[in-house]
Amino acid sequence: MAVTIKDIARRTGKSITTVSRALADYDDVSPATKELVRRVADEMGYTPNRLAQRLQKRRTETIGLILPTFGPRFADPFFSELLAGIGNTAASYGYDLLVSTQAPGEKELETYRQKVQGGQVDGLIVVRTRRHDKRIDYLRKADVPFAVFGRTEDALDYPFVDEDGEYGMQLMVEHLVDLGHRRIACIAPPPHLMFAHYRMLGIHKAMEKAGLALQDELLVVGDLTQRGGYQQAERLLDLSPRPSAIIACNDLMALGAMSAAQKRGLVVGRDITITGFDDIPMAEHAHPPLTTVHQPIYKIGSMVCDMLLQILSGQEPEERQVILKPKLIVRQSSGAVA
Amino acid sequence: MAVTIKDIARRTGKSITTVSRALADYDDVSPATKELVRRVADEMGYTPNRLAQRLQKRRTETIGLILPTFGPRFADPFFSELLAGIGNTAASYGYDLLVSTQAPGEKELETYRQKVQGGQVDGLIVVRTRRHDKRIDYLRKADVPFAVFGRTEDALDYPFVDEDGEYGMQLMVEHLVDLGHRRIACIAPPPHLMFAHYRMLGIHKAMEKAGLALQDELLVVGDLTQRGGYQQAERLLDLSPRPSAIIACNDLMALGAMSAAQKRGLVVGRDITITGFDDIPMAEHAHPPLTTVHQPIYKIGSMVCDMLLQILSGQEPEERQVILKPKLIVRQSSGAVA
DNA sequence: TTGAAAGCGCTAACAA
DNA sequence: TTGTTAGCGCTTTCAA
Repeated sequence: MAVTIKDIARRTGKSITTVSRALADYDDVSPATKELVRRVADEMGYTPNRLAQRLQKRRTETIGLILPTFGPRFADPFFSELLAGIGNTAASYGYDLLVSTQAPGEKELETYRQKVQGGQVDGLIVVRTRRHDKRIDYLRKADVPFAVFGRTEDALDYPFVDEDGEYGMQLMVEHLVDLGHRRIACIAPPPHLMFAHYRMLGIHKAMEKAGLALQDELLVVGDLTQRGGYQQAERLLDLSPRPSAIIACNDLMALGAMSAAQKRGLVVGRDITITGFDDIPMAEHAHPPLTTVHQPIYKIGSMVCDMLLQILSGQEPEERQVILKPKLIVRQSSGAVA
Repeated sequence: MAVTIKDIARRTGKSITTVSRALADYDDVSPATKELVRRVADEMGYTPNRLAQRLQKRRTETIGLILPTFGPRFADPFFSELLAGIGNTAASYGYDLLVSTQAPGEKELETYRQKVQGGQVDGLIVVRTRRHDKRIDYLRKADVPFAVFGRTEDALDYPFVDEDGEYGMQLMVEHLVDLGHRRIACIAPPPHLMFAHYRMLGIHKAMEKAGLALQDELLVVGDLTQRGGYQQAERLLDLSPRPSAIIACNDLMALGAMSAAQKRGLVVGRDITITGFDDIPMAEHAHPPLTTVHQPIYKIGSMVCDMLLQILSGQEPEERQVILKPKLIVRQSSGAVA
């Protein structure tokens, strides 16, 4: 079927070794031979069998990414952009990207183990860290190269890129307080996620600093989807007095919350303030445009991938633990309290 | 490093052949031996080296997906859901998914060739077909198993799943005509995409049937993003008289168009009707909720993957060319003409 | 029921 | 500068 190095050897009358080395551009092959081998290889439409190369070199030149999907409607623009960042970077270094989808839970670690022990990947990228993350425990123990988007509670010494969610939320709360908001509600992410911890910490700290407290009744937890934001916002909007501002901990939930408010005839940005986090493209084009905290998600994907690639090439990454300072993006979904 | 079949052989005192066969559950291995081998394998934490298995079996058990990304802000919820459908299905059959990102153009075919000839994948899934699609020409000529989401103009005999965009748009136009709309505008997709062809065909046919015509000034082309929808909608809204309805050919552009209208103080669904296509989760939670045509994208991903898997297993797929009938989803972004 | 041996396509140490 | 040989980890004839 496929043309192999053997076919080229036969055709050129050289040994397979010579062919292999000619193709790899070794110094100890005569220019004439190189020339010949290359021409014939070209003519025959030769492409090296990567599997064989990899088996021999014991390097897969593949990095693994296991996407934590929940349910079938996994339509998170956040992840597709992250994927683009990772994928493009990997490709630019000649690496392949092996993507698995796997809901968090029992079988999750098994999937990681399989990819690693099965020699399918040289390293892994971990995303959406949990407060205490077994995936990271496993990868450390198994001594597998990996890089992470996000931190964990134990502050272990592994390479990661993260965004300073605490700082981002502080900016956000300060912004709202400046606008005169006092009765501030929050739609939090599932608390086992590490980014939830930082974002909530930022909110609590900043509110305290402003002499406020996040009241229990004003704190609800959403599932990060638009639907979740919608549902939780309804609960908050039922309260009386109503909160004057709702901080949703990601844009998707904020967008859902905006719908809930608008359905009740409220004008977002005037009657109620709603804010997000992430700055997905949709945020800019929402109506009204969403006040949020920018997270350079494509760049983060690219950086994490770069980091892993550096580790795989045996170098120490220039920066091993990066925490990006986010920017507050003020748009029209936040306004002065009525 | 990793435990190999050889280690198990040494430990059990059996030959590597026997170990291999015991693990593969061959009939001609004694129960006692099987038992022993399995226990030891377990104890030693053995995981088969997939690369070696694959090289030997000359099957990669991997399917390739090459995502046509444009620019860095590739945040299309459509693709992440498709990916989930493909990924979950592949995983359920023990197949891996190799994802590459590659902008359409020169290097695109090279990427396909590499994956195929390099023996990295057993088959490929092609998405977002063009009217005349070189990727499909190549895969046919190279005799590589593949399955496609979308059709092409040449109506070649390859396996695909597609949605009847023509029919979907007919439903949409009828709906608008019923609501009294006559001055209907359209934000079309880039015309080289095949789904653009079908959707536009549906629009033209249905309008003709209603005794209308899509006027040149009411037809603009967008880039499928929200920003693109926004920009093109601005052009349409500048016209006078303004169109009473705008059909955006995908939801993302419709969402952008809604923002543009709302920015001008128009109430969508009352002052102007805006519709989409795809029914991404966001459509339901937009404000107002978006009238659109439902496309079961997760299911399509799953079906295409299934189809490819059946081909790879040597079966003829039950259905080789599937065209799904879409449903019109009427929500509040469409209303009677003022 | 088991094992020896060949080979998947490739690379690399070594010898010529 | 080139070729011989071994081997990556596995599966699978074939013979015992």
